[in-house]
Amino acid sequence: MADTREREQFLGFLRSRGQRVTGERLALFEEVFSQHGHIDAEALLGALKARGSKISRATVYRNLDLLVDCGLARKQRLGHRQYLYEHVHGGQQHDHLVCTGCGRVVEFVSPGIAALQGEICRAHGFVPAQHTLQITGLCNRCAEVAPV
Amino acid sequence: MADTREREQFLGFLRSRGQRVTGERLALFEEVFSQHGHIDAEALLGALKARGSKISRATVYRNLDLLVDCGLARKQRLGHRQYLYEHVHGGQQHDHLVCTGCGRVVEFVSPGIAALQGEICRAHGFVPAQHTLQITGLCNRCAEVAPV
DNA sequence: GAAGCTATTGAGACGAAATCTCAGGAAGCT
DNA sequence: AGCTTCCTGAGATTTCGTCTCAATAGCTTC
Repeated sequence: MADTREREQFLGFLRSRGQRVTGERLALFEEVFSQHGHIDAEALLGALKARGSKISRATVYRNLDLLVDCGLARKQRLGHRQYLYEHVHGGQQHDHLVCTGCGRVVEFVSPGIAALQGEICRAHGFVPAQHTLQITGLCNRCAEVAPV
Repeated sequence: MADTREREQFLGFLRSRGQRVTGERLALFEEVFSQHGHIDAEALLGALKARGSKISRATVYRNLDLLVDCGLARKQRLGHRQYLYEHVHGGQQHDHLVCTGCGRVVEFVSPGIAALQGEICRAHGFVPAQHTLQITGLCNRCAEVAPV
C-alpha cells in the first residue's frame, strides 16, 4: 500500500500540471505501489481488470508514463522485450544484475557508484534525472552449470 | 574501416564455430566498423542497400547478434525504442549520458565505476559479461533553456 | 574444378509491445 | 447543474524484431 506521502506527491503533481485526478489514475497508482519488484504494463492491466476495473490498455500505458514523470516509478528494460516498472520509495535508487542464464534479477545499491556518477555529470555540465545501470552476466548458479 | 586485427578476430570466431564466411557477413562487418557512434539495424540495412547489397533485414539482425557474440559489437537500448549497435575497439567500454531534451548522447569512461562494478559482481558471485550504464537528464544547453 | 553436404540467405509472414485515433464520458470550475 | 476540456476505452495501427522455408552459396572432398 502506498503511504500517504507518496499519494500526496502524486496528487500534488497532477494538480500542479492542471491534470485531473481520475479513478483510473488512482487505481493504477495503488496497484503499482502494492506490487513488489518489477512488473510490466500487461501484468498491471491484468491485475487491475482482475479487481473489476474496466481500465484499458492505453490508459495503463499513459498513466504509467505519468508516474514516471512524477518520479514515483521507474521504467526500464531489464534484458527483456518489454519495459518493466517499479515504484520508487524514498528516492533510494538501486541497480540491477541480470542473469542471462535464468533471467534472475538481483538488486544492489552502491553509494560509491552514485557518487562517481554525480562527478561525471558535473564534469559534463549535465543535470541528471535518472540513471540505469545493469550488469548482465551469469549468476552463481548458472555460472556453475555452464562455465565459459 | 575495420583494422586487420578485428577482421581476423571475426574470421577466427566464425571458423572456430564452423560458421561460414559469407559476403553478407563481411559487408555487414565493414559497414558496422565504418560507422561512428550508434546505429540501429534498420539504418544499417538501408546503408547496405544503398551500396547495392541485396542483404535482407533478417540477415542484418542475425549477423548483428553474431558480432555481439563475437565481442566486436555492443547492443544497447539508449532510451529509444530500438536497439542501437556500436562497434567495439580495443575492449574499452564506455558509458552514456543521454539528454532527454535534445537526444544528444555523450560518452564517458569511468575506471572508478568499472572497478566498483567488479566488486559488486564479486560480492554477489556474479560473472559479468556486459554492462550498460546510462544517465538520462538534461545537457548543459537544454538545462539552460528549460531549467527545472 | 566439379559434386555434395549443409549452413545461410531473402522475402515476406508473423508476433509482441507500445502508441495512436476519436467519439463518448467524466472531472472540476463556476 | 451546466459547461468546458481533459481523459478514457476499444481497437486499429505502427514499430521492431523474429520466424519460416525454399533457394542459394560456402566449404570440403575427391
